[in-house]
Amino acid sequence: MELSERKQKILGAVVEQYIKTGEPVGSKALLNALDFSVSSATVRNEMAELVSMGFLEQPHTSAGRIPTNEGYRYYVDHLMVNSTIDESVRRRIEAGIHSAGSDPEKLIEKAGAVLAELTDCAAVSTTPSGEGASIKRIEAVPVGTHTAMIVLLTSTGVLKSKVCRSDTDLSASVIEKFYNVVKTSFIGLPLSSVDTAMMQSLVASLGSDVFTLMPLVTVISDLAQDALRTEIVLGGQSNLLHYSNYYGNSAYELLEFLRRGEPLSKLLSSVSSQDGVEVRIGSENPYRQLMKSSVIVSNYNIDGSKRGSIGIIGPTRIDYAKLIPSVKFLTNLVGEMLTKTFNDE
Amino acid sequence: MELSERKQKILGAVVEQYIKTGEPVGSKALLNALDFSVSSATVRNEMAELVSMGFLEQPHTSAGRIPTNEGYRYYVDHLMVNSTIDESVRRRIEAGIHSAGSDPEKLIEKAGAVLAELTDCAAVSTTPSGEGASIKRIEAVPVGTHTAMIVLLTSTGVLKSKVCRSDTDLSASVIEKFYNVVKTSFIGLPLSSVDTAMMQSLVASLGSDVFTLMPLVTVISDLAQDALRTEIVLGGQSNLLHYSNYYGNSAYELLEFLRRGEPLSKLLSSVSSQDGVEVRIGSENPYRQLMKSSVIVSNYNIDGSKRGSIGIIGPTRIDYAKLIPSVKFLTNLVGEMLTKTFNDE
DNA sequence: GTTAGCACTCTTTAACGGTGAGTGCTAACT
DNA sequence: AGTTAGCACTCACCGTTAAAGAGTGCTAAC
Repeated sequence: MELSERKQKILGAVVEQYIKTGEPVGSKALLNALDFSVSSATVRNEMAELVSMGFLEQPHTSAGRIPTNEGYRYYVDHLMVNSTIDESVRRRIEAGIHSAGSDPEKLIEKAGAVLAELTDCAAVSTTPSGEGASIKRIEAVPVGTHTAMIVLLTSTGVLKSKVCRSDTDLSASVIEKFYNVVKTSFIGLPLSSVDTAMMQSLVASLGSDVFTLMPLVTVISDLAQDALRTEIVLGGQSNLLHYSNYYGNSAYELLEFLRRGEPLSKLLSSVSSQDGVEVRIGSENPYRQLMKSSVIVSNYNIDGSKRGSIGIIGPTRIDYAKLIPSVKFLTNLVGEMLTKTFNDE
Repeated sequence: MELSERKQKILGAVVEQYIKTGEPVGSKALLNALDFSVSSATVRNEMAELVSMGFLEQPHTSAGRIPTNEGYRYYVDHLMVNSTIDESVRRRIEAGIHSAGSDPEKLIEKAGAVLAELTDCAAVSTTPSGEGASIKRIEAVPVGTHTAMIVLLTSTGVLKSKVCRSDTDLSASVIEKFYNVVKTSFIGLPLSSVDTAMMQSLVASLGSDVFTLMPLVTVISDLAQDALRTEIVLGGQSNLLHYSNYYGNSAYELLEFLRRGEPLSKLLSSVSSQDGVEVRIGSENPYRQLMKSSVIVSNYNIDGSKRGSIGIIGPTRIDYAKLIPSVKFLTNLVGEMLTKTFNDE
């Protein structure tokens, strides 16, 4: 859809004005914001056309215009100029990220918290996917005579642990056998190959030790699955209450939707693996609960390949021009940090 | 303050009615709920006295009555009969708790989630305090040439870990020295004695190894502090939005208050160490944000001594008679589960 | 001490009219 | 053909008013 230059300027001004004030914007109010001078009648004519093209709408006959989802979309794709990231914002992000320490999951959580606070939106992130990671180390830490804690460390620096209970005494000789099995069958193995087929062939090879070792080995499989799974981390949900006059009483539904997490997970994983930031506006999101919300999300890469995403969720009248660069900056930084941890041997 | 039997019945009926409907209750509506028959005028007279005594109040002159905080207090202390816990409720709690596995922190989180869902309130819990726990085991898991993951296991089954970075090579001999120090100075030590004084005297005794071992040993101290600290776990905050016509737009403030956590921590730790359930109604809580909320909280014991608390937060017109037994039942069950994990060696 | 009766208070709801912002349209202008 | 001034029109918003209804406090009789 082609738009004349003047229509573009008008659409852009309406979007920006509406983002700023939250009020429908009328033809007169626009005149100030425009850098060329025409009469309000001209603007009205143009706006009427923008309405019939589907970029603007009127809440009711005699009100100003507000952007439709398509209006925002056009704005984001063609009109918006990304504002450069504020020095103070940059510092806050950096300070927040660096204070998180080196645990990848903690880092992601912290990143979300910073982003939420900064943008006054809810933040969603996924922990680094274990895809492509392999098992680096497994330890069995005896806790009692019948219990041991199995600790699994992946090549990506993620640590998972679980207590395991056995019917037989976990004597030193059992532990030794366990370590043998671990050394020959697990160390160095990609997480994704610890599947049922692999486990079954392992059982076959264990011989008579199967009964004593099985509980321990099963836990390894659990942990591998666990490390493979990416988790959804939420932050700043209550920020959305700031827009409660926008969300009305559907705020609860939205928060519940976020809390449930599974649909969100799909949403995030469908983000294209491209480098840029992805913006989903209102009904572009395939979930009823997000109809009035926009999602700004970006992937973070570790060693150059996509490993997870971080994004924010807010009302559709979010400040795209300001927030997109923030999300971008943050994900880049997180990627750098994680890459550093990875390669830091 | 003494109340005639009739006043008690009337107060009780008002509280229960108001809890059920959320509407101010008038004299006529009460007649049905009372098991003796008098006229509405008599009830009115009694209610007027209850107002002047401070147990009831009127939102405005010609409305029904609603209980004051003191009214709820009298109800909880003298009038309420705890309803027996529902069979289906019991099953849901048990199912939820048992599905949590044996990690104490996970268990607490799950318990909170179940309670929140069941009561339609927000849940707050504290993880088991490390007070009185000692260091059971410490492992150093090399991750790279300059990094190792230190894992600390307490006598209470809590596992904490942290990655530690050293300037010098973490060769096998360094690790061996580390284990020696651990064995002689840390294993069996109560968490609370790993303080700065202890660390200083340790540094003195390390001699020339101090530079290689110090980073590792410092992490142990961090982990001990970490294990000692109790954490606040929240759940079901968004449930509070169900009462948004009750909370109005102070809902955000309330949620933020919960999210911050520190004040909550004080609140919970001030729960008497007695066995029962503690109820704090409205302004009995020393925080402005909780003025319109009630807290029902109970401690859980491990091996007979108080280790943490679990509770719920909701509007003051919460169903005390039904929820108090639920909280009680849940905390007892959690205590049992944790005690079992503890003693299960 | 209890109750019937009644006037009174105060909220809620709907209806009403005025105001103002903003529009769409038409006719004149460049 | 595009632009603009002018104007009638629409509709949310606001304050007022009126009626309805719920519930009360009080008084006087039981």
